[in-house]
Amino acid sequence: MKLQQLRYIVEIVNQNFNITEAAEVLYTSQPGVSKQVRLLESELGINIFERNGKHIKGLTPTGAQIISIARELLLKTQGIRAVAEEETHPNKGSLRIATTNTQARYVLPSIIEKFKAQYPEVNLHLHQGSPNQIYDALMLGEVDIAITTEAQYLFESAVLLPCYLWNRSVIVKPDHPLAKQNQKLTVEELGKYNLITYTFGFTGRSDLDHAFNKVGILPNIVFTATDADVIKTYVRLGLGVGIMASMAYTKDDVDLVAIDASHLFQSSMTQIAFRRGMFLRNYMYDFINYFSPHLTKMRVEEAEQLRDNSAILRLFEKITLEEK
Amino acid sequence: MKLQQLRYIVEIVNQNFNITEAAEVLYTSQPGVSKQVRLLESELGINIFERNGKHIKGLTPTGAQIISIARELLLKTQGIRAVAEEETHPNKGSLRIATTNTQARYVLPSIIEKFKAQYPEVNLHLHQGSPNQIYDALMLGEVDIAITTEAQYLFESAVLLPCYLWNRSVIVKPDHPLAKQNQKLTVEELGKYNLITYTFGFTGRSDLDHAFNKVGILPNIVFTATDADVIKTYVRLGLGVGIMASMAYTKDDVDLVAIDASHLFQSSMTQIAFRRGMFLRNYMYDFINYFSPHLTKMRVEEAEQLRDNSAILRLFEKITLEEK
DNA sequence: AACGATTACGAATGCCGTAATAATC
DNA sequence: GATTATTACGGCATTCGTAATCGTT
Repeated sequence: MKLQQLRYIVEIVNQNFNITEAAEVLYTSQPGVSKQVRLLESELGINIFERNGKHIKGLTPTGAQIISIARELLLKTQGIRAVAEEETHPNKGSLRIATTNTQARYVLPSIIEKFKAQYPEVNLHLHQGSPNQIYDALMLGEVDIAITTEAQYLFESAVLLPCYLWNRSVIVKPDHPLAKQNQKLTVEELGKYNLITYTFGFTGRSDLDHAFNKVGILPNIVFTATDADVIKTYVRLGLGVGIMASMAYTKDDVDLVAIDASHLFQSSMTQIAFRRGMFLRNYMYDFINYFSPHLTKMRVEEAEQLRDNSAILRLFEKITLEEK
Repeated sequence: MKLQQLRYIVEIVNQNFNITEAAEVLYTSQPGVSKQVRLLESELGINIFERNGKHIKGLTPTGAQIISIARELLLKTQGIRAVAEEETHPNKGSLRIATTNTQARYVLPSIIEKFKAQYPEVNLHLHQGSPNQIYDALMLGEVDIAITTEAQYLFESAVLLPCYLWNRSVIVKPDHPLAKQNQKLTVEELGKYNLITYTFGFTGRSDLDHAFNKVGILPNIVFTATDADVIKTYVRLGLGVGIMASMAYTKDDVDLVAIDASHLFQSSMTQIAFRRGMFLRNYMYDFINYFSPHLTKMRVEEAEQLRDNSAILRLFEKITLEEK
C-alpha cells in the first residue's frame, strides 16, 4: 500500500470514476493510475471499484469504506506537512475558507484586508456556497475553515465555534408606509405585505420561519434569494418588503430604509468550523481571532478538547458571562 | 513522504531512539532506515529528531507533533487492511486484548473458549497489565480491545462500553470469627480486622476506598495485590481478611469461605473499550457480544456515534430500563 | 466512431543492502 | 573500544511514461 495509490483511488472518486480525468488532475498518465489501482486491489485482494468489463462504474461496498478511510489518512499527511511548514515558513501557506454570501460580501472584506496586511504571503481562497456545499467542502478537506449561520446540526462532526449574534432588518423604499410609521414594528403587520427574504437553508432563514410560526401567521413570501443583494434589488423594484441580515444594509443603500427588527425574530448565530483533529496553522488561529476577537488560540484549543458542540456553546456562554 | 518513512520514524520512537533496534524490528538495514529518515526530514525541511552530533537524543517539538499524526495515520492503514480482510477472510485475523488480572483469570477463559471454537483461525493475543498500561497499549494500536474496571476517566478518548456490574466478597478461613457469625456484615466490623485487597488503581479499588471513607473508617489494609490469587494466598496464611471480586471465588476455593459484601460497597463496572473510529472486524463484534450479551453489533455501532462516554452510559441505562 | 481502460515495453528513478567511515558514549 | 549513525556504492525492484490494444458507450 502506497500513499500515491490512495491518492489515486480518492481522486478517481472525486472525478466521478473517470481515470483519465483523475490522471490529468494528478499530473500523471492514465496507464500509470490504472496500473496502481490494480496493484492496490490485488495487494488487498479485493475490488475497490465496481467494473463493467473495462469501465469503472462505481465503488464496491468495501471500496466505499476504504475510500472513506483513505480520505482521512490523506488529510493527516497534509497535517504533517502543515506542522513542518509552520516551522519552516510560519507566515506562508494557504487559507481556504468556505462561507455563504452574507459573510463573503459584508463581513469578511474588512477582516481579509487586515489579514492580508498581516500575512501577505498566505494565499487566500474563498469559496461561496450553500450550507451543504460548505459542509462537504470542509469535510472533504477542500477548505480549512467554514463560516456558517445555518444548519448547525450538519457540523456535528466538526468543531463549531460561536462567533457573534446578529439580527434582521426590514428593508423598504422611503415612500413605503412602513418607513413612515413611528410605532414599533410587529410580526402581524409584516404579515400584511409581500415579503422578500432568504431562500430556505440560507442565512438564518429557519429562525425567521420559526418566528412567524410561533404567532401563527403564514407569511406571504413572494421572492427568496440566497443573498441580500438580490433581496435589495427586488425591494428597489417595489416587489415587496425585504427582511435580511442587518449587516447587509450599508451606507451605500441611501435609497432604502432599514427598520430594525431585532425584537421580532430570534437572533441568529454565525459560527466558524474546522475539522476535528486538524492541525491549525498559527495564521489560521489569527484569522479566527480577527473574525471573532473572543476566539483566542487558547480558547479555540480548549473548545476542541470538548466532545461536542453543545459543550462548546456552554463554554462560551460561561466566558461571556464572566466577562460581563 | 512515504508510508514507510512514517513507519520508520514511529518505530525509532518506539525503540527509544535507537535506529539499530528499529531497523531490526522492521526487518531491514540500519543505513536504510537512517537514510529514509534524513530524506523525510529534508523533504519537510525540518528536524524530526533532536541530535547530538550523530546520535539521536529525542524528538524536536515539531517532531513530536509529527510522530503523533504519523501514529494515527498508520493506524488508518491498518484499518484499510482490516476492511479488505473482512471481505477476503472474514473468519481469519487476529484479536489483541489488553486486560487486568481478574478478567484474564476468572472471566475471559470461558469466553475465549467459546470464541476459539467459533473462530479457530483468529489469532488471540492477551496482554495483561495495569489500567495505565492497558490504556497505552490500546491507544498506541498495540491491542484492538481493552477490558477494564478502573480509571474510566483515562479512556475518555476511546469508546467505552459498559459490560456488567460486579460486587465484592469478603474471604476468610472457615475458622475465622466472621465465618461463623450469622448477622449481616457491616463496614464497621470489617474495620476491626487486618485487610488484604487490591492495589490502588486495580479492580475497583477506588470504589472500595470510597465506601470506607464514607463511613469515616480508616481501614487497616496490611497487604495489597494486583490479583485475587495473591489475596487468597495471604488469606490462607492467616495474615488477614480478604476483600476481592466475588467472581474470583471459585469452586476450587473449598478451604476458604466467601461472605457476600455487595451491600457494603458500591458495585463496580467492567467496561470494554476500543479506539474511536477504528474498524472492527465482525469477529471482534462477536467477541464483544460473547463477553457482554447486550452489546450487539448494532448497539456498539450506535454507541460509537455518541460523542462521549457518559452519553454511552445513558444509552445503556435506557436500554436496561426498557428491557425490564 | 469516440472515448476510456488495460497491456506492453523501455527508461529512469528510487529503495535497499553490504561495506566502509565517522562520531559518540 | 564498543556501539551507533552516516556515507558510498552497486544491484534490484518499482514506477512512470509512451505507444499500442482492447472494450464500451
